[in-house]
Amino acid sequence: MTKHPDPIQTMLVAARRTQILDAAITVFSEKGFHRATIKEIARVAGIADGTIYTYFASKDEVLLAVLDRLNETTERGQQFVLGDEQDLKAFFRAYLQQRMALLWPNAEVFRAVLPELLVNGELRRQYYEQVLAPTIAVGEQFFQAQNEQLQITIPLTVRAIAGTLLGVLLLQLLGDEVVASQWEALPEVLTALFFDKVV
Amino acid sequence: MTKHPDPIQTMLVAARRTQILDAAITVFSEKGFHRATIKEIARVAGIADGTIYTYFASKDEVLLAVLDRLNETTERGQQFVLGDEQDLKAFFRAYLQQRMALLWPNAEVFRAVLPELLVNGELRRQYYEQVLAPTIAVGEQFFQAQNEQLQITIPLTVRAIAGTLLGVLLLQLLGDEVVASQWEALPEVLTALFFDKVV
Amino acid sequence: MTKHPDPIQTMLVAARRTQILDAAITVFSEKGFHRATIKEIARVAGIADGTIYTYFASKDEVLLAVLDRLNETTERGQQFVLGDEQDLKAFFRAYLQQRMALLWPNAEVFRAVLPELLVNGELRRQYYEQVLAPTIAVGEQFFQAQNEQLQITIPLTVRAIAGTLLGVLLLQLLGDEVVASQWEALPEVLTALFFDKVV
Amino acid sequence: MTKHPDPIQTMLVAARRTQILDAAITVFSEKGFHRATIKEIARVAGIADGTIYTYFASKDEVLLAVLDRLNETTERGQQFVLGDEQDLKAFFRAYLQQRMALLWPNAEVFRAVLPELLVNGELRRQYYEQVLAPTIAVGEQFFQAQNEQLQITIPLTVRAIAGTLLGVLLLQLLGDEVVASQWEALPEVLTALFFDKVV
DNA sequence: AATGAATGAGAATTCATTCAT
DNA sequence: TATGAATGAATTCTCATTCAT
Repeated sequence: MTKHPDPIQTMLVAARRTQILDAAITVFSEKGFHRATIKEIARVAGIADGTIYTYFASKDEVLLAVLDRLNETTERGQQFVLGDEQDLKAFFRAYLQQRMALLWPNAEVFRAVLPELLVNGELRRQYYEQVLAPTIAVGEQFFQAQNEQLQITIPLTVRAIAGTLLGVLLLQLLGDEVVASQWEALPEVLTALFFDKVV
Repeated sequence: MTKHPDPIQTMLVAARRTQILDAAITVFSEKGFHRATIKEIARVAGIADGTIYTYFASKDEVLLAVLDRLNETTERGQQFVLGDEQDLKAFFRAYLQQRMALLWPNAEVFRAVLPELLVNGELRRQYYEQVLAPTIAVGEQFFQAQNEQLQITIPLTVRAIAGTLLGVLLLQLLGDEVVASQWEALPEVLTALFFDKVV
Repeated sequence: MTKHPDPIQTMLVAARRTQILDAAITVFSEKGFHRATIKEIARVAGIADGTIYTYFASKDEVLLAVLDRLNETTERGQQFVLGDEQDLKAFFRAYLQQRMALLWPNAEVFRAVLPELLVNGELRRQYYEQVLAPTIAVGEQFFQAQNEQLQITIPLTVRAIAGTLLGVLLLQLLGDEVVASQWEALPEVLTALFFDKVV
Repeated sequence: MTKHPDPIQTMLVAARRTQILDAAITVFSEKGFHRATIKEIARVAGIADGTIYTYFASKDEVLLAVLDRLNETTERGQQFVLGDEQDLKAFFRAYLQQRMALLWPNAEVFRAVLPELLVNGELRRQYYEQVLAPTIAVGEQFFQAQNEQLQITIPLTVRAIAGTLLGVLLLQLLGDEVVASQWEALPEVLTALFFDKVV
C-alpha cells in the first residue's frame, strides 16, 4: 500500500527498462520496428514476453522510449561549450567533432527509429520539436551572432549544414563504407568544405 | 495463343502497373511499408485485392518496383550535360538545381522506400549500387578532373555533398517547413555554402 | 435457334471434354484435387481458364466427370465373358488378368479421384454404387453358382478378393516397386494364392 | 530460465498435442486434409486458432504428426509374438487377427492421411519406408523360413496379402457395410481363403 | 465459343496483448 | 513481479468463378 517512491525499487525499474530498451534497439535496428517482435526483444533481453508489459504499455511505447533516449543524448550534446578556440573555423570544427562523435554511437538507435519517424506523424512531430528544432535554433543563433548581413539565407544555410550531418549518417546507414571507415575525418573535411573554397 | 508481344496489351499492363505503383507510393508514404495493407493499396488504386497479384508476385515485389521507379528517375538525371556555364560555381549551381528538382517530386517515393531500405539488407544493397554509387562516382570523376591535389579528401567531400542533398530531403520529410517552402532556393544557398566563404 | 442436336457440334464438344478430362486426370494425379488449379488444367489442355467453364459447371463437376470415366471403363470390363476355360482356376486366372489389365491404365485416374472419394460422401456413394457394388455382385453370383455350402462367408470372401485387387493397386500407388514391376505376374500369383495351398 | 525438462510441463505439452491431433484426425477424416481448416480443428479441439501454432509449426506438420501416430501404432503391432499356435494356419489366423484389430481403430486416421499420401511424394516415401516396407519385410522373412522353393513369388505373394489387408480397409472406408459389420470375421475368412482351397 | 483479367471470399499464419499461475 | 501459453484480430496470398471483349 506504500506509495512512497522507494529508491531501490526505482533503480530496479530503471535498470529493467534499460535492459529492455537496449534489446529493443538491437532488434529494431536489425529488423525494423515492424519485423521486430516482442518475443525476440524479450529473448535478447533475457526475460519473458509478458514482462515487457510490466514496464511498457505497448510495443509503440517501447519505440517512444527509444526515441526519448535519442532525445536525451542529443540534449546532453546541446550543452555545447566553446573552448578557447581562436577563430570561427576552429570553433566550427570542434562543434562538428562533438556532434558527430555523438551521432556515431547513436547510429543504430537512429536506424531503429528513423523508419517510423518518417511515417508516423506524432512521432515525427515529437522528434522534430525535441531534437531537430533545438539543434537548428542553436545554429541560427550562432550564425546570427556572426553574420548580420545575409540573414535571409541563414535558416537555409543552417539546415543545409544540419542536413549534411543527417545525410552522411544516412549514407553510412545505407552501406557506404567510405563514410563508415573515415567517420572521424569528416569534421575536418566538412569544415574545409564549408570554410575553404572547394577548388 | 499468340506469344508475340501485343503492343496494346503491353500498354494496358504498363498502365495497370503504374496505377498500382502510384497507389502503393501513396499508401507506403502515409503509413510505411508494413502498416500499408494490400487491401488499402487496392482500394486506393480502385481495384480488387487480388488484381494486384496479377501484376506483382508479392507485396515485396511492389516495393521493389517502387524502388525501380526511383532508380529510373535517377538514371535519367544522371545524364547531366553541362550547358555553357562559364565557371565551376555556375556549373555546380546548375547541377544542384537539376538534382534537387529531381529529388522534390520523388520525396514521397523516397519516404515510401527509405524505411525498408534501412532495414532490408538486400534492398539496401540494390539501392546503393544502382542509385547512390553511380551518383557518387560521377561526383568523384568530376572533382578529380578539377583538382589533382587533394585526392585523399575527394571521396569524403563528394559524400558530404551527396549527404547534404539526402540530408535536406530528410529534413523536409521529417517536417521541416523552411526546407519545404524554400526548396528552390537551396541550390543557390548550397553553392554559396560550398564555394564562398561561410562568413 | 436450332435445337436439333448437331452431330458435328456434339463431337466437337465431346472432343473438348476429353481434352479437358485428360488434362484434369494428369494434374489431379500429380497434385491431388485441391492443389490442382483450373489454371494449370487449362494450361495442360492448351486452352484458357474460362473455357473449362463452357464444358463443366465447376471444378467439382470436372472431378465427377473423371469419376464417370472410371465408371465407364469398369462397366466395359464388367462385360466379362467366359472363354472356354476348362476349370475354375483357369477361369479365375483369366478373370484376374482382365481386371488387372483394366486397373493398370486407370491407376492414375484412381489416384486422381481416390482422395476425394474417401472424404466426399456423395462421391463415395456414387462410386460404390456404380463401380464397386456391381463388381462385388458379379463375384457373389459367380461364387454362388460354384459353391452352395459356404454361403455365409461368400460375401466376405468376395470382398477379400476385390480388396486384394484394390490393395495391390494402392500398394503400387504408394510407391511399391515390386508390385509395379511385376504387375503382370500378379494374376498368376493371386490365383495360386487363392487356389493352391500357401505352403 | 530452467531448460531442464520439467516433467509436468512435458505432460501438459503432450496432452495438448494429443488434444489437437485428435481434433485434426476427426476433421481430416470428415473433410480431407485440404477442406479441413485450422479454424475448425481448433474449434473441435476447443482452443483458439493460434494455439495450434504453439504446438505445430504448420498445418503440414499436423498431418505429419498424424502420420507419426499411425506409425507408432504400427510399430507396436510389429512386435508380434507367436503364441503356442500349433500349425502355420493357426499362426496366420492369429497374425491377421492382431493386424486387423490394429487397423480398425486406425481406420479414420488412415482416411485422414491416405489422400495426401497418394499425392504428396515426401509423405508417401516416409509412410512407405516407416510403415509398409517393415511390414512387408516381416512377411517376407516369415515365408522364407517356411518355404525354400518358390522364392521368386514370395515378394508378390506377401504384397498380395498385405494388399488384401489394405484393400478391405479401403473397401470399408469407401462405404462397404459388409466389411464394416463383419470386420472381426475377416481373419478367419482370409485364412480360409489363403490356406484352404477356394472351392 | 474462347479468352484471360478481374473479382473477392476464404485460408494459413503471425504476433501484440492478456492473464492465470 | 515474472512467466509464457492462450487468444483472436489482422494480414498476405490463392484461386474458383465471372464476364466484357
